[in-house]
Amino acid sequence: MNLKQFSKLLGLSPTTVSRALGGYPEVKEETRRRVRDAARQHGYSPNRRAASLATGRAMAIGHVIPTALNHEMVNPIFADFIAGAGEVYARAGYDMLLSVVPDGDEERAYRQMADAGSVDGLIVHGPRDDDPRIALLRETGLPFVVHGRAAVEQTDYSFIDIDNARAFQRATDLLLDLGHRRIAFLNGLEGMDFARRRRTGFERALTGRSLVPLPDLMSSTEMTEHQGHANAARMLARADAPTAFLVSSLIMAIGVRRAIEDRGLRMGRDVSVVIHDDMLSYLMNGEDVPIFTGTRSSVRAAGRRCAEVLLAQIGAERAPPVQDVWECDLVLGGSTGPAPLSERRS
Amino acid sequence: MNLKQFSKLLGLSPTTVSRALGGYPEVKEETRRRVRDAARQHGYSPNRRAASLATGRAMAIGHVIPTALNHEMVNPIFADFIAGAGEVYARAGYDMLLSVVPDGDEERAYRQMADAGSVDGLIVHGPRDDDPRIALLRETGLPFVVHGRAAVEQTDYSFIDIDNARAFQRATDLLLDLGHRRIAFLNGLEGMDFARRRRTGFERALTGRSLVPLPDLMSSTEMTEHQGHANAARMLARADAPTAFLVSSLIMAIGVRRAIEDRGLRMGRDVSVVIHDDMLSYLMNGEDVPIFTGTRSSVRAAGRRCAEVLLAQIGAERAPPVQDVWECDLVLGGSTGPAPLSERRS
DNA sequence: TGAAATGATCAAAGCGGTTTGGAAAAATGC
DNA sequence: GCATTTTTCCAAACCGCTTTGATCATTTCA
Repeated sequence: MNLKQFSKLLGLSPTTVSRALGGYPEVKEETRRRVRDAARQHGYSPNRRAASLATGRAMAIGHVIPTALNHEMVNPIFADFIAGAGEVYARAGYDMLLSVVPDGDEERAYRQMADAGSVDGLIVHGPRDDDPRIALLRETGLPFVVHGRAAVEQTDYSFIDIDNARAFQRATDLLLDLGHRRIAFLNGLEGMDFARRRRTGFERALTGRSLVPLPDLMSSTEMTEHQGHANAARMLARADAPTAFLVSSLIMAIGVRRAIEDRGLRMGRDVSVVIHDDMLSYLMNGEDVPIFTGTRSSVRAAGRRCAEVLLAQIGAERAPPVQDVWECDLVLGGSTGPAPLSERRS
Repeated sequence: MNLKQFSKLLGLSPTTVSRALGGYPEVKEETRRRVRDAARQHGYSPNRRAASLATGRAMAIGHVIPTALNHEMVNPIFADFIAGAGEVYARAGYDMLLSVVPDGDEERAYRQMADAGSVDGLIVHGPRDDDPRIALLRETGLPFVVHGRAAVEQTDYSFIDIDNARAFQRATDLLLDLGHRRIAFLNGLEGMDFARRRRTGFERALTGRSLVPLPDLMSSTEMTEHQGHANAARMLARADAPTAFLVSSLIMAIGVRRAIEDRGLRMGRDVSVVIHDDMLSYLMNGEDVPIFTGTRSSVRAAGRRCAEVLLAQIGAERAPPVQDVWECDLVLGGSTGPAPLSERRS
């Protein structure tokens, strides 16, 4: 059923019907009601593509999901991020266009979405240090919002990020306050901007107390359960095993916990663990008392906010960029305790 | 840059340019090359919406992601499923349209995508018993493929599913063979078709050995770590605690393991656990020897297959429905062992 | 009562492509 | 060399909607 047929059915012109449904004031209320009812009854809905073509607005937002560097991994935070953003799009009548691409092809995917005019704006996921996508998008003129941020030229684009450096500095300080000195740090892949900032925070806390970061107790990998287990196991097997772990994700920390228990140790008593928690819906960090002590920030809320900012940006061209840097809560759970007494002197 | 401008630039007609890029044989190879090069150089790409409108094909597939029943949960398997499907779409030049909707509004979302003509086909996620969406989609005439299946009238639609009943029967048989008699079953939400089938398999194995399922040792919840922990903890606290758990998801089993270890017991020795593993990329079940014994089937592969079947269905109208039921591997890991001797008699 | 203002509806021109039915140019056959 | 076929290109008609500018009907005001 198209507009022409539908309007003939009603004995009205296409113009009037279109305006009635569009909510324009030029049409009598009674007529509008009649049109609305008929539309519902006959299942008429304006063809999206035709409407887009006519208005020049795609009414869609693009997300490019990279499948991570080597392995074919999809970052598990996407599900929640997208759920958050999706809520906002749905309310505003926007579609969400997803493009899943191998990790190198992202630029091509962005450019193609832009050139083909299939979206009105884009969300950039997982920015790297000095990410080339930002320059590219700026060039296309399409509004975009970055989840996270890139290191360079933060002046002229919108982003929503957490204060990774500060969060990890505070987390490290907590462990130091508890007397831990040999603190291992299991981070995400270097090259990702967030991982670099987190390392900065970790190192800043250590040097703040005249300690030096030990390369042997730092790793930088994909944040899987497996990597958490493998790296923690390796470190715990050392003569100078760490007494605490700072871990970049909850999933990774589950592997760390497994490694701890494999050695017959108990998390929170023998070995402390502090994490960053993205508050994923299917991996709640305990109910009352959190399982893991950690910094936390809802990635779903970030998705919502990114979407809101982007839609605002699309609505009001030439709006100044929005740059949110969210503070994380640091919440105490059951995974931390004082360093064993024998360690305190060091 | 639009077609008219671009073709003027080349001194050709829009027709010829469109055909050159579309790969039609009516245009000289040399001309085609010239057009292609110029397109790349000037960043010309046919407007997607206009092309769709003209051809009548949206070149997009719709996915409706429900945020689960009560809590605002997004099923974590979506990330991997979508990654699989996305690969196939990308290769075929299709877009993926995502709609995230609260759990009741799914029907409306499907109908709207269909009426507005924004997609050429749909994937149905998480079918329930007797799912109304299937009748609805059949009515719209839009091709669709179900991931999983609904209980009724399986004759005339395409689906990709695993043999849940058989997988869970085999898993239960394994535990029975190991001497376990008090086997707890932590399932997904009843109402979901897969959960019903899994329960059927579980019960069939028990009754096959003249045992009766104990309602106190069965739960049916969202498959989160938290639910796994809470239910396992409750059951383990009973006088007649189970010696084994059959668990519907790896994430849930992580909670079960935590509950086991909270009681000072050891998984695989004191308590056995068998899971179903969707082989999510960020939650690999160990590397060499799996952590958890379990049935398994790649949800990413299912995503790929669903997409392939759907595209084929779109290409060849009136093709017979494809109905794949995949057998799961049952892989031994470290989470299972013989029932404690004291239990064997029962 | 007639002119002006207001309200309700409509015809037609896009939006940016694809595709049909030719026409012009080049190649082929006799 | 001319008729015929093949190749290469093009003009114009759509696809289904929105929106501008105009028309017709009704109301208001002097």
